[in-house]
Amino acid sequence: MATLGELERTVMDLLWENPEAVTANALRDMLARRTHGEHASKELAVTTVLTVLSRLEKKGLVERARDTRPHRYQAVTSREEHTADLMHEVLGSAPNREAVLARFLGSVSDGEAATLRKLLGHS
Amino acid sequence: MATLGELERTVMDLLWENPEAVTANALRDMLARRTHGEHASKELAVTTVLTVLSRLEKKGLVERARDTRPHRYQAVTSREEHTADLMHEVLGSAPNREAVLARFLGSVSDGEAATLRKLLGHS
DNA sequence: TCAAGGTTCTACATTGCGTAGAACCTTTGC
DNA sequence: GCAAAGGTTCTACGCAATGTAGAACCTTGA
Repeated sequence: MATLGELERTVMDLLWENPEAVTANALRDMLARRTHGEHASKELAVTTVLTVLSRLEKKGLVERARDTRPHRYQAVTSREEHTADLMHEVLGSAPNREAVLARFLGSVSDGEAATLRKLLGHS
Repeated sequence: MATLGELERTVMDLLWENPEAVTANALRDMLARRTHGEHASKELAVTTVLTVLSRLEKKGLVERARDTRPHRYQAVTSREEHTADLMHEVLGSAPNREAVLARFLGSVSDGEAATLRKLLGHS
């Protein structure tokens, strides 16, 4: 339930980069540019985009405005929130969470460790 | 590459609970007990277990001793290490890691936050 | 050397994802 | 009011991963 396919991920990336809700057609265009660096190419069928969007909607990652005529789509949560949720999902399935967190911290960069300290506040 | 199937995950759980290397047959028995609460039932074919073990080996999660006759299998990394690796994998695919970490910390229990502070040391 | 037990090969069903045609519904320009 | 243009849903196919296991092949002990 957590894993997205390649296209699904790309679509999510585009939605995350675009705060406003977009249409399937707009997404199709963005995808064409994104995937094949500028020069128009390999446009996917709109139905393909729509299928993917429906699946993402079913997964709870995308929200669709059904009231406007060309439906408009947007990500339900921010990319950061989603990623953090995924991390919690991974962590949640572990018996000894603290041991996992310890190892996790072990391979975090110094700069990030500093940030974490700041975020956690002083004891 | 990160996602495991249901059976694969169960097998990994058993291997993680058992420090010593075990045979496919032993695993088959453990699976029977685990999956259907005690009373012997639904034993999987040994070949099924072997297939799963081979796949897990290919994924680098399981190590197999080929020198002993009934081959013996064991997890390559601890469950904690594996989980931490997964968390890093999830985090790695994000542009603004610090923002993700911030949100992640936001939903960590107080006790765990305290542990994290300790692990990070005081600024 | 041969039977018992272990391993590898091959295979099939199911499910998720990429992909899109065909059919169906809406809107809009006349 | 109606037909064409455009949008949405249904259905479907191919491919890869996973659960499952039979058939064939290899090893070893009696």
